[in-house]
Amino acid sequence: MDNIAYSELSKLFKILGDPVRLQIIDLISCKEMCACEILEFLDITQSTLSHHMKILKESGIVNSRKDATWMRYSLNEVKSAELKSALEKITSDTPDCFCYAVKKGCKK
Amino acid sequence: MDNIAYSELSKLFKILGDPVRLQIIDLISCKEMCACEILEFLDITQSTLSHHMKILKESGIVNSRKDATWMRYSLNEVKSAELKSALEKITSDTPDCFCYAVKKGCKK
DNA sequence: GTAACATATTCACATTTGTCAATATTTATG
DNA sequence: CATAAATATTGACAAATGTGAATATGTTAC
Repeated sequence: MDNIAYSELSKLFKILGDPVRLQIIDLISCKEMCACEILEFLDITQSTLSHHMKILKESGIVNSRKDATWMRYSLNEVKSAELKSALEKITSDTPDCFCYAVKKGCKK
Repeated sequence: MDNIAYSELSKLFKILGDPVRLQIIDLISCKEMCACEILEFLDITQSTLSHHMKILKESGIVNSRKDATWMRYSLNEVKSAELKSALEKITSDTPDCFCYAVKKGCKK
């Protein structure tokens, strides 16, 4: 496997590597929420939330749409499925290959 | 949900948030490998690899055993399964709850 | 015991990250 | 237009992170 795939995937995991962002994903996986609504569940300032939402949005894991003064956020189900699929591939020894490395006895 | 769970889980994702560690996991998911064997696939120094292996080991995602001069590494299947399960819970709106937050219309 | 090999540790450093205060921008409402 | 509300941006900073060079430790083979 070329390292580009690892690099791309690691960026997504890095984004999940923060407790605040993890909670945000957990929250919006249930229903679309606006920033001020999300903020009520968190112990951070508005600017910090805005910063996290930008990161989540840019990674593609979160959808956003503007609705008057509100920004409505929801989980991107496609990206989320891709992520889970990639994690499955990387942690299992299956012919459904993620790793290109030629290793003796490896079914990948 | 108390924030301890998010914190714990985010630490695991942070560990996957590095392309080198991701490739290491990919490699050892096929078979147990020693450090020098892993090193052949990577473009990093031995001390950097040792540093990454320590992180992976301490997180619990990787098993290690000493065999003479070699350290043999393999994927911890239990921890790996736990991680995938947690990701599934956090990204889906199911009664199999990860999030304690009370949200109207949320099945969690 | 000495040489060779595998791995770990220490040190240093540049880069990235998460946070908040302050301020700006955008939009609806009176 | 003036005010209020929701969100975004800028600037600053401490903390964490990934890396390699140099060195140390542990183990096998001769």
